[in-house]
Amino acid sequence: MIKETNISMPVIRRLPRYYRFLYDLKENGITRISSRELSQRMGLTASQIRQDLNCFGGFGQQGYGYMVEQLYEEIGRILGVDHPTDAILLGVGNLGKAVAKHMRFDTRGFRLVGLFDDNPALGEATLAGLPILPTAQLEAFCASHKPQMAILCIPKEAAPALVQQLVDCGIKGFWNFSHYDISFDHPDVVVENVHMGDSLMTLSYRMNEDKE
Amino acid sequence: MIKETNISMPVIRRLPRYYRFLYDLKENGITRISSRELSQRMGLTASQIRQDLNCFGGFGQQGYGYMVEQLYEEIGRILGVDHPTDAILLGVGNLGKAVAKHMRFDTRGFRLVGLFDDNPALGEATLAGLPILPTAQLEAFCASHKPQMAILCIPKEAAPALVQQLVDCGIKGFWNFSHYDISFDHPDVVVENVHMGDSLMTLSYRMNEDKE
DNA sequence: TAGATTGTTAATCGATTAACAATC
DNA sequence: TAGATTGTTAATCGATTAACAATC
Repeated sequence: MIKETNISMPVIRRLPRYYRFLYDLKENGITRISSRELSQRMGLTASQIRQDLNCFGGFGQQGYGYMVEQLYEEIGRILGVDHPTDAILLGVGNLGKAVAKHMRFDTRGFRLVGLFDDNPALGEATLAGLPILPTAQLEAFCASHKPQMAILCIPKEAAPALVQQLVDCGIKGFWNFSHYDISFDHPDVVVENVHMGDSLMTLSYRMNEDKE
Repeated sequence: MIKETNISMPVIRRLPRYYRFLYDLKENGITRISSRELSQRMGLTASQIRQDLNCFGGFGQQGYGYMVEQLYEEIGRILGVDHPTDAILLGVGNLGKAVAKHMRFDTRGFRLVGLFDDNPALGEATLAGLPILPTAQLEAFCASHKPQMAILCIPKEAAPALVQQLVDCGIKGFWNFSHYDISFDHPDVVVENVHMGDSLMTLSYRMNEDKE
């Protein structure tokens, strides 16, 4: 519905945070908010908030501010929450299990429709209401269910070959927790590399910054 | 050992990625590399790599390039890998379990020394070689072991109070997986908010970008 | 030495902040 | 209407890229 396609990554990365803060405001019964008030709560400048929102449209009202509920809905729409994409998860180890069980996909624009692992922990045949299938069935599953997104909770070594296979099966987006950097040049394949280890190391750096 | 304290976040966030790529080069028996060659592998510009590295010192050699092993060691030192910080983990659910078991803390500047959870899954008294303690013992544990970093794998609601308690116990850094934004103004408390949900939503945005 | 590639300064680009006219 | 706050343009700031002299 919105045609803007030149939105910069810094703006995109701030959207989910706006979404969270607006949800909290809504939950606390706050119905309207100014960019100034929101900026104080979020630790941003009011200017930045207005700039960010105006990338997508004029959601506010001069002299008044923004309607919390309406802005929340708008950002949800911008993020595609109302437009869920089917996703499969590969690698049902501890991390895969945590993601499958606790990530609220439905509130974030996705629907988890399949789980794959060749060696699931003994006695675990299903998870989050879904059967855990062997990767031998991956191709057939993709052919019939046509999921568009794949979550990789697999070891680094398995990643490159699997990514190629998944792209061939029609996967258009990767949420990648494997220690491997997906850098796929295909124009309509989107990758979000998570790299928890990198995050941990930046914390290490910053905790040691002054000392040395 | 390096006194630089005005390194910008973009640079800091690239360091672990350099570290990973250098590790792989090392593993593949490559002993020297030019900024140009590395830039092609990483999808950066050679200029940026040289700028980044020169924030910390002249690790290269004109006309020759960089010694892989030496540069790897240097970046490890910069990131504090050789200078481990004791860490405790709170919340041993699926995510906490995944982090405790699979995050290689020793290679990333930390040492996991304590686990806390008031309701661990039945029959699980230890994990990663550590006992799971009730939070009632948190204060005593911190007093005797003096951990400096805390990993939060707890529900959003529990976070604010726990953060305050932990800061009072001497915690100087947080690796926060809870759905709550820690924004602590204390000058010597460092926070790394992970927010996997935000990451997922940016993927949703980008997968829907062209369609709408 | 000649060739290559760094370290570093200067130029460009993009993102954030400030300012203010439009308007509710 | 007057006061407030947006939408938007202009100014500033910071990060990336380009260029090149230094030097191995």
